Amino acid sequence: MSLPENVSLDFVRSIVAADLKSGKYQGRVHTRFPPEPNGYLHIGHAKSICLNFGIAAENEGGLCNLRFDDTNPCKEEVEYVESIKEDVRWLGFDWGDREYYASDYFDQLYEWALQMIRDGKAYVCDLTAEQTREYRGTLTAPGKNSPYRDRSVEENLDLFERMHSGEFPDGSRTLRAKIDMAAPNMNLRDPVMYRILHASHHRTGDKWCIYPMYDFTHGQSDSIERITHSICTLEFENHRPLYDWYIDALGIYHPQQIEFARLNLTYTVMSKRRLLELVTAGHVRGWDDPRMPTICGLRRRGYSPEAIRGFCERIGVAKFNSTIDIQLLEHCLREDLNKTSPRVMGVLRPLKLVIDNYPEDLVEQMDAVNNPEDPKAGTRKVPFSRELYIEQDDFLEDPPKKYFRLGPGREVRLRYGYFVKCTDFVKDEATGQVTEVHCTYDPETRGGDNPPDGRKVKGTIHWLSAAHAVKAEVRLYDHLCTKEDPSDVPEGGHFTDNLNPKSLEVLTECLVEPSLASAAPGDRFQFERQGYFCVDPDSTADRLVFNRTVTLKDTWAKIQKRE
RNA sequence: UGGGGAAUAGUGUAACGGCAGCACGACUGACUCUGGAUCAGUUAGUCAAGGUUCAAAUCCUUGUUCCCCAGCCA
Repeated sequence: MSLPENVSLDFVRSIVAADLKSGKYQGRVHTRFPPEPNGYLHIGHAKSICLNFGIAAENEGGLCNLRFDDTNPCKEEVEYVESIKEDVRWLGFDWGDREYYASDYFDQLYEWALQMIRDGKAYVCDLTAEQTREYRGTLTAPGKNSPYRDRSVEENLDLFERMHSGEFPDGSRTLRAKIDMAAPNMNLRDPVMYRILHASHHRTGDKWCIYPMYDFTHGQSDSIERITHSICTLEFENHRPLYDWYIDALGIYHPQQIEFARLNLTYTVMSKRRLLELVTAGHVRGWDDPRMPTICGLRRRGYSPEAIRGFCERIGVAKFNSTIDIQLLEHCLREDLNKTSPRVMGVLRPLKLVIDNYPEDLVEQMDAVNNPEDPKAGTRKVPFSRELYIEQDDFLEDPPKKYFRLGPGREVRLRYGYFVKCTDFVKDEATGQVTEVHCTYDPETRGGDNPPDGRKVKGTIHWLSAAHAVKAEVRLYDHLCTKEDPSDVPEGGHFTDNLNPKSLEVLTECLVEPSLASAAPGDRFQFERQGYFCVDPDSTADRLVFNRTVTLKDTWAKIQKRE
């Protein structure tokens, strides 16, 4: 894969291209995607994955590692490691045999800590967490030196070794870098390098009771892996001087860190903290709830990897802290699904339609096109008979002028069926609900063709043969939140106040074509005129469950909204 | 009030001293056996004020607004 010459590159790719040209890394391009295994991946991570793996793939010989930044045993679990691997793979990326863990480097990191102590660049500090905070100063006031800052190398070596051997309780001591307590960059005010944590690690077990901080791990991990471009999000910009300091202090290979803005989307939340809260508080049914912006949620919802990748390409990469309109994501989704999804008919809210002049026991097999965007997809047969179901929305007792569907005396085309003209309808006087529509058909319009008399109809509606349709449950989803920015709450409010109570609607009396009886979880379809649907893993042998991935663009709904 | 970043149509994103372009959205219209898709068109922008220059989104000065940093989280 390579990039065309004259297209404009985002600022990260421009830097990579410039480095390639200047020979800064001898023509190497080596990136990495470095998740912490403490949660599920979401679409924001997809942006980073596409960037890192994308840049590697676009450059001859380019590589991208998958590295788990697992320096905090209290929060990390194998379950997350597995889900992350599955999601990255599903998105279409391959890290070959380069699956690394920061925990693989714990021995090396320990050696480096020792080296820094010997060089007088690190010391063991006995301050409590609270004292450490007090000594750090504030954004505007410098901090004070720790009283333990000037311990001898021997004492530091001894204490650190004893921290390592488990002699001290959690939180009693830390190893700190000796930098500058008056530094305007808070990260440089003698940052903690190691803390005592008597906790089992998901990979190293009980081997360690001291764990390196992320800041003392990340830059060196990149260095060990000979990463050329260490791409991360904006909040780590302030940490770059510290990574540089460690790498210079250690005199090791120096990757180049480049920061870009993380992804924000309207009508949803993206932080791990909030997503976790949605799951634990039961606002959604799990990490893979189709309303979640997690990769597994989007997958279950029916998103394709292609759609997500296309989206990530379009949003670009920059340093401006932006929020992307979720409609762009939906556009990319429809763009892909339109090309790839087989068409099928499904009736969400059934209304019986009886064709009074159609033979009682006749069943015709009508030809239907599987995908007008893809001639190779072929055709299928759909059974047609006297009693059908149509969509409740497709009949109006007293239709307005611009309504093209069925109403008393009106004629429409039944897709791939016949022209039918409404002659009568039955209404439940108690509820006011129309329960049955009667019509006659024109035998000269078989297959839905225009009749020889040149008569035309404005509307075409979908239908299902009552005797042949298969029952299904359909779950309709809407935006997770009611506000573009869910954190926009009055004083004392919480983002959950903006959760959309109608984000899920379950319809249990839906009907689909008999051809769908054998559909398997994950299969995607377009229900004509309605949207894209995907078979949910909750489906069983006798009960199909569909998720509505996204609706089709709906001009009529727009007209109605305007009134 | 310290330090680090960032500001271009409604939303994103290009233009790297030389015609402010593209995408999404919105709005028209054409076409259509999906009110889908497709096609054509319209809409709308350089944070502000000065300065340099034949020429400034771009360079300089001053200001404004927004984001990040005071975890023994990442």
